[in-house]
Amino acid sequence: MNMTPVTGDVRQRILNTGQVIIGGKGFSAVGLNEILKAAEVPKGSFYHYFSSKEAFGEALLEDYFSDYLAQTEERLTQPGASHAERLLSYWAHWRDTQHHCDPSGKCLAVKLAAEVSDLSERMRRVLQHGTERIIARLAQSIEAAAADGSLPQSVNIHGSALELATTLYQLWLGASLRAKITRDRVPLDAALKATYALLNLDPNLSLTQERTQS
Amino acid sequence: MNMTPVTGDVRQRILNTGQVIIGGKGFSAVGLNEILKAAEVPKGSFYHYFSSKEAFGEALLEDYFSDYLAQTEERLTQPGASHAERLLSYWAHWRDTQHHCDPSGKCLAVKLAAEVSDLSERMRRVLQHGTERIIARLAQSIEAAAADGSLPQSVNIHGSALELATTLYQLWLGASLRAKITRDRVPLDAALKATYALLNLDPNLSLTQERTQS
DNA sequence: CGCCTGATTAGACCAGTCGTCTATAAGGGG
DNA sequence: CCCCTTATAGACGACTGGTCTAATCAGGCG
Repeated sequence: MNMTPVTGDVRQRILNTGQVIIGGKGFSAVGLNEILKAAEVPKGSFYHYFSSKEAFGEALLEDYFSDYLAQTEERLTQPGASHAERLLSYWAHWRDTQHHCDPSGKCLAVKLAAEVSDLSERMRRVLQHGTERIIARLAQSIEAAAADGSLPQSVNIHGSALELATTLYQLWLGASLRAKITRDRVPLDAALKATYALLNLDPNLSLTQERTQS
Repeated sequence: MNMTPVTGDVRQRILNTGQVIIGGKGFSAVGLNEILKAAEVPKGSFYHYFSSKEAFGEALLEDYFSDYLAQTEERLTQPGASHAERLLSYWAHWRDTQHHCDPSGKCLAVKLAAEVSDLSERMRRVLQHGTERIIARLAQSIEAAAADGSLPQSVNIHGSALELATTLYQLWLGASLRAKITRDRVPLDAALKATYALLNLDPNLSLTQERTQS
């Protein structure tokens, strides 16, 4: 009766391998054949699950953001830490996952935004919605951090939490983009430092190194 | 005897039309045919001027950064303004040129960085060198602005001018990337505001609107 | 004028693109 | 047992991709 688990098996495998390959080479540069061969899925099946390459791209982005948001939610609610600490843990994790070249850890938003937003209106909208939700989630934590006192009150002078979250997210987007160019972590370290500055935090507040809760 | 102007005529035309088209659609998504037809250059000629599409991409980026740096140099040395004003004029100009969809005003660094840096090591290096030069030029102006007193002295607390320039450039890179997603100027306005904050400047210091020198 | 040399172009080439289409296989329900 | 929907399988079409060889052209010199 519930048919999605059955179809979802193959469909999800296409999405997963597609995410790795497209996350590495981009959208236009990758052909369906390459993905399908890697996923060991015949071509005929592809068009059973997706009506076109563009529709597949949409599903890919939706799937990606869905996972990413769940993962972020978990990180921003980990127990035994203040909201500010959780936020810093989020960005420290971003830095640690983006600087080395883990193929499956690539951020699709960074990789595909520029290429895809001029190519497909539908994919652009998925990107827009996804990034908006991430920023909104960050803003929520920023507000909570201001409320629980783990952020200096002077932060709110700069504007609303949503604005601050927007700025910080874009800062990290740009840092990740430049890290792709330089292939080192310098851009991300600069972003982390700027994050401390924009949040009016003491730069030596530790947590620059990611750590599990003790 | 000087043959480059003759060959350069066709070569440059390929580069110019290529910049517009690739700046709009990306690198992999555009075929040589499209560029050459638009430039009214026969296909066979292409490989007389460029040894491959990748080599063309390199030349394209070099040409772009060369123009961009010259334009930036001019803006950062315009007479009758303090160094801080010139810097703010630079970013205000960035905002004004990126938010609307002028096809030839597209920033190739934003458009191509993610796509190309994993695709071609040679193109990646051109991007790296180009962005490094821009950042270095910005750092030079930041230092000058600190020296002539048009920036608050408190700015230097955050670190060296090069670090600050790196952060600001990446901030704008990310803002432009997100502006491609949202198709409005909100991300760029946020970046301008954050720029004021990172430079410890009064947000109401005018110059948020671009203006010609009076 | 005739020839030669190098710059320029025309178009063939094949691998690869997305997407379509027919044919087969699997899995229940009646 | 048949039927019907869902899913798999991959050949095929029309087309475009980047690349390269072979022909053309321009023009200076003998």
